[in-house]
Amino acid sequence: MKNESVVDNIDHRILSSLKKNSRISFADLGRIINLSPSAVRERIQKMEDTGIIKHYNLSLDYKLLGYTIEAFVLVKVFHGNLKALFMLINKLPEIKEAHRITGNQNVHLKVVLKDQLHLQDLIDKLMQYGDTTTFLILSDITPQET
Amino acid sequence: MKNESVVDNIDHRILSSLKKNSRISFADLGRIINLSPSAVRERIQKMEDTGIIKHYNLSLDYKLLGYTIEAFVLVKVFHGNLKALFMLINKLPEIKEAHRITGNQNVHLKVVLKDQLHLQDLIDKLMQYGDTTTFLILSDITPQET
DNA sequence: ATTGAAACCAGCAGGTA
DNA sequence: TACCTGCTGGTTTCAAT
Repeated sequence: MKNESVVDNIDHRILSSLKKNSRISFADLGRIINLSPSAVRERIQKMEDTGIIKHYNLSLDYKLLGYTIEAFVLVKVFHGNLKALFMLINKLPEIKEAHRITGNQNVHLKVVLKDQLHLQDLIDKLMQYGDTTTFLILSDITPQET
Repeated sequence: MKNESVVDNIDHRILSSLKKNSRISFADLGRIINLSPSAVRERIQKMEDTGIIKHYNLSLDYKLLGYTIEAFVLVKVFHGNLKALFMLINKLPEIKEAHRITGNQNVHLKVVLKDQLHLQDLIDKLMQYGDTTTFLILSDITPQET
């Protein structure tokens, strides 16, 4: 019997496996959690339909792809410039993540860049819409099991 | 002929498709980029082996899973407390991402929390190792095609 | 990079409790 | 509703080219 929560223990175990490797087959997943492939498939389908699972994505080593700089950029947007900044954000492929946040700054960006000149170009563009604060990323210390 | 870069145009198209849906089959990928499934598989295998592809992961809607707060937390670590903080970070499942950064603060965290009390507990723990600054996430405005 | 063959899996229908 | 089995066509994998 399933409890009344949106996801039960079995769903959590499915999500945990998919976090480790989102390309795992339904059959392998079923072997791990002791369920038939069909049952696994149905549970995953449901989580996709309800929106719990948003996306199956990929993490890349940007250093190996020739991008030497990764950074967080905070923007304290000038009054009335938020919409224009959103439009800029949508045009810049170097911006990998963007969030509206509370606090003295309004927008938080994660960016991936070829070199310092590329960073300078980006900051020049962002400066038109607000004051920027840049933190270069030195290393990723994210725990493995999240 | 392949150029001298670590990845050529075909690899880029493969990565682009995998970013959209990392569960796509080699066969479907082959149909998209006009290559046999085996060739696709070998290219992906190579990118996994070289480390360009780090991980196949999953993005979840944490709101639907009962986590009402997402936030960035910056920590200005007290002198000599960095290692101890790293150990704490590894023990806290609410920390989804962690990076060392340049600037006045030394560590950047992305966290997912049940409620305000949960946030308070986390800040209390982090405070032992440094001064914290918290930005609540209001909304995700990440562009679709990154 | 491709082909071909064996093993394997996804997807679906039909069935159980 | 949640799960299962069994079937069919498609997919993965590997060796040979």
